[in-house]
Amino acid sequence: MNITIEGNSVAVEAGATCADALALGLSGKRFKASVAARAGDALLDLSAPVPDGCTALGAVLLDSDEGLDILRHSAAHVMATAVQRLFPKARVTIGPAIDNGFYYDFDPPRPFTQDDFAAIETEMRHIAKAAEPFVRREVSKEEAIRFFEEKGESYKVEIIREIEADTVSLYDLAEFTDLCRGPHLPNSGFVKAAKLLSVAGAYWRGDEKNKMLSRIYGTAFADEAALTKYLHHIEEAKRRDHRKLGRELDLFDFHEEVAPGMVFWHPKGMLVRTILEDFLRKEHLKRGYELVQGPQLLRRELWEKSGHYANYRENMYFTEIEGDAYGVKPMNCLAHMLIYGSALRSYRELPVRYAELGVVHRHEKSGVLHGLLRVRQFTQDDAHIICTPDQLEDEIISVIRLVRDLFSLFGFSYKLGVATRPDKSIGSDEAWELATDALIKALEKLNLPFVINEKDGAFYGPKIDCRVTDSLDREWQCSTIQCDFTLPERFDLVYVGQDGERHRPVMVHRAILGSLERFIGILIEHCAGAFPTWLAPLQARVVTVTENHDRYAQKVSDTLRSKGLRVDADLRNEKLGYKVRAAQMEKIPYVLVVGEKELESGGVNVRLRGGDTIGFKTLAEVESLIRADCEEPFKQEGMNYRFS
RNA sequence: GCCGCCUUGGCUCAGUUGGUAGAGCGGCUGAUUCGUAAUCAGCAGAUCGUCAGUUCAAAUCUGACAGGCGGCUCCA
Repeated sequence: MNITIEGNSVAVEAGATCADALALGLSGKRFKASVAARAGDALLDLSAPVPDGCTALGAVLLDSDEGLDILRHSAAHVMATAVQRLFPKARVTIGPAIDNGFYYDFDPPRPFTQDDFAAIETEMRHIAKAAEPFVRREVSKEEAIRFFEEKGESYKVEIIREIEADTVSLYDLAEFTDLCRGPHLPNSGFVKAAKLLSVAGAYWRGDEKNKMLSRIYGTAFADEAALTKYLHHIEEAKRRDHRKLGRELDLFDFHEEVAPGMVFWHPKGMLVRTILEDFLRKEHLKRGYELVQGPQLLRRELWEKSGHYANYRENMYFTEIEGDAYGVKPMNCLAHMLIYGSALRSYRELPVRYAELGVVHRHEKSGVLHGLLRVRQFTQDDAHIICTPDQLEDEIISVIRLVRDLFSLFGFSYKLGVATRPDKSIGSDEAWELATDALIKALEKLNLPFVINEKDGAFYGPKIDCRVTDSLDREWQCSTIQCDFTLPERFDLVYVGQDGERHRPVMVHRAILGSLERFIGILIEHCAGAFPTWLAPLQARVVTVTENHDRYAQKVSDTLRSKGLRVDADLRNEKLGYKVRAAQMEKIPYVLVVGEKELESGGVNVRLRGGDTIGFKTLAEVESLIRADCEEPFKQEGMNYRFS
C-alpha cells in the first residue's frame, strides 16, 4: 500500500511497522531523531504496525513537545523499574508525564526521601544504558487482572476493573510490566538526561480520604544540555521568589508564631499597596462603581441565613462578646446586599455596582499557606453588581474589559476559563443557561481565548476565572467573575420594574486582581522586585560623591519630594560605587549622582536601574522624566492616568 | 489537615564520631573624602524554634508541639 510520509509518497509492505514506513519516507537524520509516529491525531509506537487504512504518517521528534511528553512518560516507567529493583515491596500506581517533567506514585513500605534519589538515579542510568526496549502487548482485561493480582499490585487491578474496553495494553520494560496506554520510546536508551527532583505525599486518586502514597517527581530532557538549562532556569526563578525579595527589599514579613498566614506590611510594601489601592479606587469610580464598606464582624445568624455557616464554618473565625456570637467575614457580599436592601430600588437605579477593598479572613489549612500567595487574611478588590437579567451580558463585558486592561497594564499573561454547572448545584436550568451564555458571549465579543472547565462552577452559579503563573510556573487564580442566583433569593433582593412589579435581580460577584496580597506577590515575581516606576516605593535616590555635597543632595531630594516624587538621599560616608550598588540592589529606578560638577551647575547625573548612565539633567528634566516613565504603561492602556 | 524535609545572631550559612558556638553581609564607632555594583579597622549582637527525655555532659541523640519549605487535598 502507499502512504504519505510528511509529503513523500512511499510504498509500504503489508505488516510493516511505523518505523519501517518512516524509514522509507524520512531523511536518515530525521528518522534517527524520531521517537514515535503520528497518524492523524493518534500517536503510535514506532514498533506498532501501520494501522489499517492509514494514508499518512508523520514523525514525532524527541525534542518536540509531544516527543518530550513521551520521553518523560517513558522516564516515569524507567524510574518505576528502578524503584521495583531497589524496593521490591513498593507497589506501583500511576506515573504520568506533566508539564516540565513526570512523577510516579508508589505505595512503599516506608515513604521515600531525597536520600533515596542517588540509588534510584544510578539504577535508572543502568536501565538507560542497557537500552531496554519498550514492548507493547494487548491482553484481555481478565488476563491483566490475573497478572497484577499475582504480583500483588492491587492498585493496578483497581484501575483495570474500571476500564470499559475488553482489552488493555501493557508495556514491558526489562522485567517490569506496567498497565499503560502508551506510546513509549523505542527503548530506554533515550532516557539519558533525567533527574529526580522531589518527593511528596499524594492521595491515591487525589482523594484525601484515601491512603497517602509516596510520589517522586522528576524531569527528563532530550540531552544533558537541555536538562542543565532547565535546572538553571529553576535556580534563576528561585531568585525571584517573592518571599525572598519581600525580605531583601524590606516590603513585608510574617511573624509565624503569632499570626501564621497574616502579613505584616513594612513601610515600603505598604507604600506599594497604598499606591495600588488608590489607583484601583480611582479606576473603579471611573468605570461606574460606587465605593462602600461593611463591618468586619457580623452576627452569626446572618452567616446562617446566607448558608456560609453550614458550608463554610470550618474556614471562618468566630468570636463572642456579651453572649452574642459574631463571625469574622470571609467575604464581602453580605454587607453589600444589606446596603442594597436598605431601600426599595427602582429598575432605573440598576445596575448597582458596589466596590470595596474588603479585608477578609479565611482559616486556610496550615499546609496550604504560601507567602503572600496563600494567606489567611487578605484584601479583595471585590465588587458586587446587581442588575436585571437583560443587563447581565453588558455588565460582564465591562468586567472582562477591566480584567484585560489591568492585567495588560502590568504585563501579565493570563488564562481565562469558564466554569460550568457542577453536579451538586442549585438553581433552575434556565438561570444557569442564561448566565453561562452571558459569560461565554462576553468573552467571544471581546475576542479573548478561553477554555471551558466543565462542572467547575460554584454551586450557586457559573464563573469566569483568570489564572496567572508565579516564577516557578505554578498557577494562581486572580480574577473571578461569578454569577449568583442564590443570594438575591435568600436575601430577598428586589427591584421595582417598569411594570410596577417587584422583580428578582441577578448578582455578579467579581474580583479583578483577586487578593491584593496575592497580586502583589505575583507582581514582585513578575518584575523581580523592580516595580514599575509608578509603583516603586522609592522612585529616585540622590547619591553623593563626598560629604561636601550633602547639603546640596538634601536640597535636590527635598525639591523633588515637594513635587510629589518619592525620593531619598544616601548621605552615608561610603564610596560612590558602594551607594550606587546599594541603590541598584534596592531596585530603585533612578539614581541621581551629585558631586562637584552637579553642585556647580545645579543639576544631577542620572543613572537608570538597568545600569545605563544618561548623564546630566536639570531637576525639571528629572521630574518630567520620572513622570513620563510613570505614565508610560497607562498610555498603552488608553487609561491616561496622570501623576501630578 | 495529610506525606517528606527543615528550624543556629537582623540576613545567608559553618559547626567533624555528643565535650556548653563561628564566618560573611547588615548594624554601631572611628579612620578615610573617594565619580556610577562592595575602602579599611574596631565593637556589639545567639539561653542553637519550644517543651520534655536519654546522658557525667545535648546545637548535635529520642519524643511531643509550634512554625517554615516542597507537594497532595482545598482555595482568591
